[in-house]
Amino acid sequence: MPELPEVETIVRGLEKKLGGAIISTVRELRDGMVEGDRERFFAALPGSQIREARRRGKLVLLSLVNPRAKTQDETLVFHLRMSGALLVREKDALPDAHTRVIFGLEDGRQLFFDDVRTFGICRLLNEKEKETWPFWKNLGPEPLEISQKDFDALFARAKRPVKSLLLDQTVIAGIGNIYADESLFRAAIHPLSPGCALTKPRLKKLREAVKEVLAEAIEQCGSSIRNYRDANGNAGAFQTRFRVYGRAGRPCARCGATLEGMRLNGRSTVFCPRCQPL
DNA sequence: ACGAGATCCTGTCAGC
DNA sequence: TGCTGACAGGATCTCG
Repeated sequence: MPELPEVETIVRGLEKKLGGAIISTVRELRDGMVEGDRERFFAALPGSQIREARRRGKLVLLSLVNPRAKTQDETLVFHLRMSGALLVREKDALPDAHTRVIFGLEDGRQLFFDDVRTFGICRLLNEKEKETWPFWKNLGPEPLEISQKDFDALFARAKRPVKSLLLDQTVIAGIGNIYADESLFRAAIHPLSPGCALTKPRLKKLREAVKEVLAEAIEQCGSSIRNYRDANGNAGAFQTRFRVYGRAGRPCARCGATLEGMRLNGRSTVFCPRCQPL
């Protein structure tokens, strides 16, 4: 499930491989993957050149220019959700059962948008839609860039559990279930602690833990559980560093107490009852 | 208004 | 062996 570090890894791969490439064809193999103005999507993409690959939260952004059309510049956006993958394939590569959208490139290569569970979406985004697409408009700040002061303000008046806040993309962008649990463990904060109950020193610890976990995971090219792969089809390595995620019932690496599992907002949540007291 | 729960989807795995 | 149900969970929708 691509979260910020996985998306960052994918984007770095795409930037290397796709910078300057021109899209010639688009084929949606399964309905519902293309969101927003579908008509514009299929009309505007052929002939568009990919200028750069970027990331915002968990979104993959490919900035496009179309020298032939007189339309404004667009951004091709992907949200990979649970099981999406973006794979650069050679000319004669064939789609498999989970390939949902195929972007043919002028040089013959293909960009496959694969997604087993089909929760992922892609869409075009122009300046106007940046004001009207709620997910984009309401997306919170980047955790690797936010100042401590702004970070503190996200939690100061919020009564909700700190983990709910970390997972809320309108509060802070890019953190998912894995890195929320791992960050809270490193900061020694109970997932149910209300945001407003966190003191300044604990918020400082939390921001540092979030940044540290994300940076380490990016260094390891993300975590591969189930089917995550980057643009080259490679797996990440951070899953070997998990201290709590997926480890309920096993001993805490720090203190030896049995890690506890619970459900929060329908998500599996693992924490150490001794290291992360409420 | 806020928050909890259901929903979308498919593959995997445990248990009978 | 083969079936069934639980589970994985990001974002959105519905309901209390």
